[in-house]
Amino acid sequence: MARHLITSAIPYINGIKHLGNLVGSQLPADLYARYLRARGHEVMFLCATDEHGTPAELAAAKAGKPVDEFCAEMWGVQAKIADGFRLSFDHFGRSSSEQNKKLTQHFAAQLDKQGLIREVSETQMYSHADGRYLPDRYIEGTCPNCGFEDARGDQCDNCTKQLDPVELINPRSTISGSTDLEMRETKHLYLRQSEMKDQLDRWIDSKTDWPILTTSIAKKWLHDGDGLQDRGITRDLDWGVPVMKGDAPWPGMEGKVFYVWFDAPIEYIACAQEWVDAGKGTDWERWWRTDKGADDVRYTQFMGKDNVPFHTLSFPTTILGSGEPWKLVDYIKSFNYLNYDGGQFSTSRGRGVFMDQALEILPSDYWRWWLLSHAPESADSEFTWENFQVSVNKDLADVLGNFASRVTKFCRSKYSEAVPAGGAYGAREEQLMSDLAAKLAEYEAHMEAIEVRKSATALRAAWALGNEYLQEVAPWTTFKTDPDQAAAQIRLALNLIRLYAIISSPFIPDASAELLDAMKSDDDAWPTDIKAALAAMPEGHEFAVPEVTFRKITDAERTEWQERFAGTRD
RNA sequence: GGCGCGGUAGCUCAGUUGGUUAGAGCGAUCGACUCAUAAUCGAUAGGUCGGGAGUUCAAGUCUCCCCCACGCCA
Repeated sequence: MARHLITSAIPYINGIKHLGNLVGSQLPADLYARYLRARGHEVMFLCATDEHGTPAELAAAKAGKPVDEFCAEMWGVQAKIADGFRLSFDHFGRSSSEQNKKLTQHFAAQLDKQGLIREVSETQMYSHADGRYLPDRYIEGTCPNCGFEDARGDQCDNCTKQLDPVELINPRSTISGSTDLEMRETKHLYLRQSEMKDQLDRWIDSKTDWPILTTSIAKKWLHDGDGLQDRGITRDLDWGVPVMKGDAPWPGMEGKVFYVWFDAPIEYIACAQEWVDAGKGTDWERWWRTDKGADDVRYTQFMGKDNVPFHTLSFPTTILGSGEPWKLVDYIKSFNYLNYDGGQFSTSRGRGVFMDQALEILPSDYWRWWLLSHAPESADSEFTWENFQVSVNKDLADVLGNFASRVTKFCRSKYSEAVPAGGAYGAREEQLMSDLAAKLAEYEAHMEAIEVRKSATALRAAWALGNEYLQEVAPWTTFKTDPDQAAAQIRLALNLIRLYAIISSPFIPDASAELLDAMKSDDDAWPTDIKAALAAMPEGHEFAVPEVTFRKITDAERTEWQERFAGTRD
């Protein structure tokens, strides 16, 4: 048994995420965590909300609430939705936690000690009305190049020339519209990632088994143009981790906070501390400190492609550069984007299905199955209602759900609601078991390699084996001449339901639990020995006929949802 | 403009280090079955593997050019 640390990219606090966000990190991470637990491994699965930065401040202001209150509220909302999707985090933390604040300040001090922090003096625009500095996109004005009046601080959308905010003519705040602005000299800390370039390069080179998407993005940032650039890790904001050198003040940095991208990944570690402080565990260091027991931990991160640079370069710089024995990631599984019906999901325009809405219209298993079996692994993939309806109806209702239905109902009508006695297994049953063992081995191999789509394909094929067997031995026909033989066939089929429930649980945990419950079995051990697993429910074992495990999505529903989610969020 | 992931049957996708007649699921057509959520099982038909050139005894699979879509960047 191995020990696995798994983290999902932490969703930003600002609003409810859409299905594309879900399938890009949290959902596949949950699949992997559930699978590993089912196989008996020790798993620590962590996620949190990413709460700092300007967007949170603005959203709070819009909601008319103090930012900390707003974040606490939104954390509750996200936690509830995550629970609705059965995301099995061992802890769902917050990047604004006290633990993360301390740890972020600690890392900054360590990096400074290692000579990896430098101070840079810059000129920025300060807004008196807003009482704050205005980062690039929070300032607009007339383009000095083409005269376009709505040029943004970082770039003119009209002539595409890149700009410095201080160059804008008649600059104004996009927050308040105020023109009472002033250029101010301000100091910031930069993380000297460029110093780590060669080390990071060798590290990435050694990861030959990582997804191409992961390594190609990392390589691009390492080698593009002048190579890896140093990155500013402080901001002139109120909402964030105050810039401190450990417990000590950082001269010249008063009133500043760390940039959200510096403290967010550190929350992966702080989250484990929160897990302990919440009374869920006793020792977080054995997961994160290689000098304190984390040597045998395998650490896997899940994320969408937009997060790859931070996880392959910035965060490793923090970890490696600290000079301390922190656990470094072993495998990064990255995902492309999920598109919605011919375009992108759009949070601002309310285009596509958001997590809360998805749960309103269908149980989480429907979404989990479709999203995972269509995960954007090799390229961007697309959600369409037609595809969703057809896939879910066919795979879940017809192939799996109906199998449980036809077997249990046949048994109830011809025998009783208990595993029937009589007959014996022959060559066809041996064949089924060996086919199943082979398919299961294939499924396990894909799961261990985190090949999500291929895992789903193998699982579905395992379900189909049951229908193929039934169709061939036709117990409804056998029953007329040899009830004992039919009993043996049904006995095997009933046991298949239990087995399917167990191996399907990483994908569809609720339905799996329902089926296992209907089979009145509390033995959910992974079937390492097919023959033994298919004998777990002996003759006479009682069961219940399950309710319709998966109902079908109707054409009317499909049409209705298609219209409902096409444009503006209600 | 630069860069990146892709462009394989109607749809969603597999195709290992180049090697016999290019695969799967869905959909379509036909057939079988009737236990079951009009479910299941089988069979068949569908592709000059984006286009062109090249390397090779042999290319979807390598090289070059071009086209298309999506994304990232300054």
